[in-house]
Amino acid sequence: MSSIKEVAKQAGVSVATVSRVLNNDPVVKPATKNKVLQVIKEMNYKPNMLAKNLRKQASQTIVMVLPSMSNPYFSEIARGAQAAAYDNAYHIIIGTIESKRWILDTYINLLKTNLAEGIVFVSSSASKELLEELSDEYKIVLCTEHYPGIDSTCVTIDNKKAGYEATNELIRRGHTRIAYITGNRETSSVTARIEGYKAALKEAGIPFRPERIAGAKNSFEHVKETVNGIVDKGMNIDGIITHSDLQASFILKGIKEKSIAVSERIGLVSFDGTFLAEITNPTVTTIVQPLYELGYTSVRILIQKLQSDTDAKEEGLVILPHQLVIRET
Amino acid sequence: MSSIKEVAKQAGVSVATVSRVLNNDPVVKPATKNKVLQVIKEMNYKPNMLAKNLRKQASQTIVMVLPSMSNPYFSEIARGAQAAAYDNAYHIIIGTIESKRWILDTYINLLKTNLAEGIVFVSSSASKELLEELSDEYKIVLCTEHYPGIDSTCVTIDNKKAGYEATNELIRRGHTRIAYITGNRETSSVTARIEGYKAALKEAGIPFRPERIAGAKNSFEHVKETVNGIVDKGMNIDGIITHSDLQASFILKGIKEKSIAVSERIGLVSFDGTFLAEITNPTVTTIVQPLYELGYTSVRILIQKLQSDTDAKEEGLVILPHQLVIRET
DNA sequence: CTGAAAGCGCTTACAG
DNA sequence: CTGAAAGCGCTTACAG
Repeated sequence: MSSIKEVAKQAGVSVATVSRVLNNDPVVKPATKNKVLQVIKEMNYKPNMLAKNLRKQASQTIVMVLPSMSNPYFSEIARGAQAAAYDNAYHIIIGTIESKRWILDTYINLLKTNLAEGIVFVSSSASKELLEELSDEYKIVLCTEHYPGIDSTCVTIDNKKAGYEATNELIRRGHTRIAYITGNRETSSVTARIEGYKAALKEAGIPFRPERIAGAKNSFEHVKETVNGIVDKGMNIDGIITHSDLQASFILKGIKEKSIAVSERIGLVSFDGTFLAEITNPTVTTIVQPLYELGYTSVRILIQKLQSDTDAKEEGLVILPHQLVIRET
Repeated sequence: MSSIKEVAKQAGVSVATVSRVLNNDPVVKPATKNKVLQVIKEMNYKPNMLAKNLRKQASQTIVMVLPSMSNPYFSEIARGAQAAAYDNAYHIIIGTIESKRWILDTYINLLKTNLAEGIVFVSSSASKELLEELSDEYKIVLCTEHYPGIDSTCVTIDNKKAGYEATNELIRRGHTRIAYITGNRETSSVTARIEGYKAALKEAGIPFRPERIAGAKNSFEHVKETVNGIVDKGMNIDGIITHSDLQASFILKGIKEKSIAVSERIGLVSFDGTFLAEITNPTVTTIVQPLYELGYTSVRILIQKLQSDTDAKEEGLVILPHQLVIRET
């Protein structure tokens, strides 16, 4: 592996000059530049980015942390994130933490040891406490979930409106006893969607019953128990809204194998709009989130912050449009 | 951000000593070590890895290149890869190339500019030519697909045996007119699986008809056209083996909406064993590949190669066990 | 327009 | 057991 020194010697110039042509400094004389360029090509020289990074105190790298990768929901966000990093000539390290704090810590350490310049947390992959600790020192963007009191930019959809639309769609079809399966924890999106749900019920004059709301993880067993739990409480339900396509697919599976005690003719609307909602039988009516764009925009904004090194922590929600897509359920 | 110099001054030792403590050099006197450790803690010092990397000429980083991320097949491999990197204290950059050569090139450049030490190519994410070019200079591991004549280690399953078992399962159930939907290109796994398919047919005395074999991309339209194409050739089929769960899910979708002209009672066996095969209706009989382990093992072997800097290019196939799981199709 | 030199923050062979 | 010093491969302010 040849170094800048060898290129300089071969071209008969100083390393400073080689460095200047490498960085397209317009000050170098065209003839010199061409000579250097030719030698670089001949020697097949590639600059050592380890040295450049140290010198410039910048790694041109960001990290995106995801809760998991088994849900296509996250894959799509990651895909958009990669594209944005690529478009801005940044490297991106995508990490899935699988609910393990020590894995999260290795990614945080990338920031602390100068290997990464900024981070985007997808979904609720970081606790409020962690965000508070980090937000003074590092550039952070949140993707899909935010926390009240944390002034990092968050890229998400209008969850309240989406919750309203999902509920309204079921009401429009004549469903009145609508259960709501939320995500595992009470995140900002859960709260907002429930608000929309309540608003739609109220508007239709349907009484709100808190027993119809329950949270479930993205596993078949959890979803099954949760839905059956609602039914067991004496709640006779004729519609379900889920927090994710994955949950909806599990419900369909449970209905089919009769381990979930609801009718096949139940109304079902999910959130996300991954391809999962299209390969189930029946296909699922869903709130399509602009997942690729959520990932893309999060990274784009993070890099913008990095490049304009103003410390202005513009709090801010960036709202991307969603869409209700009606399918068979 | 405090540097090693400040720690040294504060602790009343040289930077050399601080460095030794940082690297657990047993030579430093316990008293000195404790003093330094205490100062490090007080100052909340974190070493600058950019400097360490340059000094040691090592980034402790590898890259894994995947064709895409929209198939859970790849997500699972990526998950295993991340775990292996974590367990060996390496960083891993996972990149999806989406069939775009220029994206691939950015990941290759990570190697060439010293930002990454090695690479694992998943599926056929690199051409044979590229592998030939890179294999002299860099440490490479292939995951799931290999090329004859390329002496990089490949971690995969026994595709011939798996193809045999898939075919045999359908024959056992009385199917004799079995179509084979392969992957898009003629990769090593495709070739091997077809060998197994032929072997099973031969053993059962069923004539082999090449018109029953055709390739398809992982998209609904492609799969639909491919299956219909086989039928249009006058091939009356009563069984299908697919290259992926995703293809199988598309076939079920097509059968249901009657855009694919085969009977609902067709025998269907897929490859992969992702959760997709469980959320379709009916659920799909599948060859379960140890995806997490494929990813994990590929990375583990790459790091081993990196650490034992022998140039011995041990060609070699590492075969992991698969399993036929019988479900509803 | 170009070069000599300092320096980014570490590690390590060498001397003591 | 510890420190002074060289050096990893770049960039850039400064001088000319």
